[in-house]
Amino acid sequence: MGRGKIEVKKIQDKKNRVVTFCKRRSGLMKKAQELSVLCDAQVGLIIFSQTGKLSHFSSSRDMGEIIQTYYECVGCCSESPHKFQPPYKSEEVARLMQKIHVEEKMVRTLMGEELSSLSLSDLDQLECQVQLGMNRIRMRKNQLVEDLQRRGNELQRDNDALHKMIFEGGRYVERIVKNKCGIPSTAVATNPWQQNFMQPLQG
Amino acid sequence: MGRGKIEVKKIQDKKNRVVTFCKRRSGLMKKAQELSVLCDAQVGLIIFSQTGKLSHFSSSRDMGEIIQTYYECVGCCSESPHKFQPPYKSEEVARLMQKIHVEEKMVRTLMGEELSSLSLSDLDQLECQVQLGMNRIRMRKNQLVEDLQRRGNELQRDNDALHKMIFEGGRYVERIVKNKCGIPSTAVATNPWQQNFMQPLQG
DNA sequence: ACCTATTTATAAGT
DNA sequence: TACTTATAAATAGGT
Repeated sequence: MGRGKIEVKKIQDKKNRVVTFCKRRSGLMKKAQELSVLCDAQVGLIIFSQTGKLSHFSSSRDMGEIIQTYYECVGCCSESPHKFQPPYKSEEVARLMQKIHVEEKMVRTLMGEELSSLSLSDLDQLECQVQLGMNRIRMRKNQLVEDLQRRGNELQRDNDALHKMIFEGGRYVERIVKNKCGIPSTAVATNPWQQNFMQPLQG
Repeated sequence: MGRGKIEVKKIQDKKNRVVTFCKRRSGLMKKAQELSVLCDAQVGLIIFSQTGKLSHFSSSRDMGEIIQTYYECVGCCSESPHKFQPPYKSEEVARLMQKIHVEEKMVRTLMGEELSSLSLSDLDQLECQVQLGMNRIRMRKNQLVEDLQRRGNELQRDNDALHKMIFEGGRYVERIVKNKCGIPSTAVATNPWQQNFMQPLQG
């Protein structure tokens, strides 16, 4: 519904995603409220934005009531209606383990350790993906190397300046010692120790 | 949205109310799902019909996760007069989720999506690993391509043999027809149809 | 369940 | 962020 049709998949452009989230969230809330009023239904709606911001709607005075009823319905508490267990705990564990297997397989696939089930076009796609990752890694490396070089140059400049200062400071002391007559009147102005140092580098 | 506009208030006609409930419920579920996908949001939706029938949708595998997060956000005791405790994740679940996070991070690292915490030597090592994976992927691709070529060659040979057999079979029939004297005594021995075919290829 | 005129939601643009 | 508008989507009433 809009100027164009869109596919139902994650919106890549972040700004657009946020705008769409705001619009659709309010649309969803409105429809939830309408459903509860029109049809006298109990509706609970919880929404977390990608940044974790909570929005919620509940038709009854309090969401807890709906959640409580929900848990009563989905099971597990026929024995003790007032003491809820985490629902489907073993199923949840099974699901998590399943997800772990999927992720582990993904890692093995990316490392080229488990390719036997892939078709030629799967492999092409995988190669592209890995190549993309490789490019990113190399870009990051180059960036770090450049940073190191820049830092090295800065340190070198600093060092040179320090050496020069030490040298000139030595000559200044020599002059004082040689004159054996205390600090000459011009010394304060020409004291190289009073030159501004480059500040020490951070990090 | 419909043939006529309706007020947002309880629909009095029961049949109409039920029909509208069904339609709008499915619309609401669809939009909840779309929001979660399009905007990468966590959405939990609980609906009870007037007769108490439950329908629910959650973007994560488990509504409990969303409810838990909800309670973490709103504070469970302030809103729930019945001292409802949200389901606590067991240590095992927490451990599994931790492992999932580790695996997911590994995948992102291999894809070059999360490199900021890596040192130069980490990156070197990662690059080697990815290069190794890439080599394996390319070897596997080459292998598949070679297999395809070999199979193509075999099929071609087979085809040639079959063409030849069909041609010779035709000439054999021609001879029989031309002689108009039944099957010559030598025909049995020279019947090309009795030659051994190459067996059909597997797969 | 299906149909479709109409309302509503909203994508893209400002 | 709010407004506009063309268009897609939802759906009210009917079959």
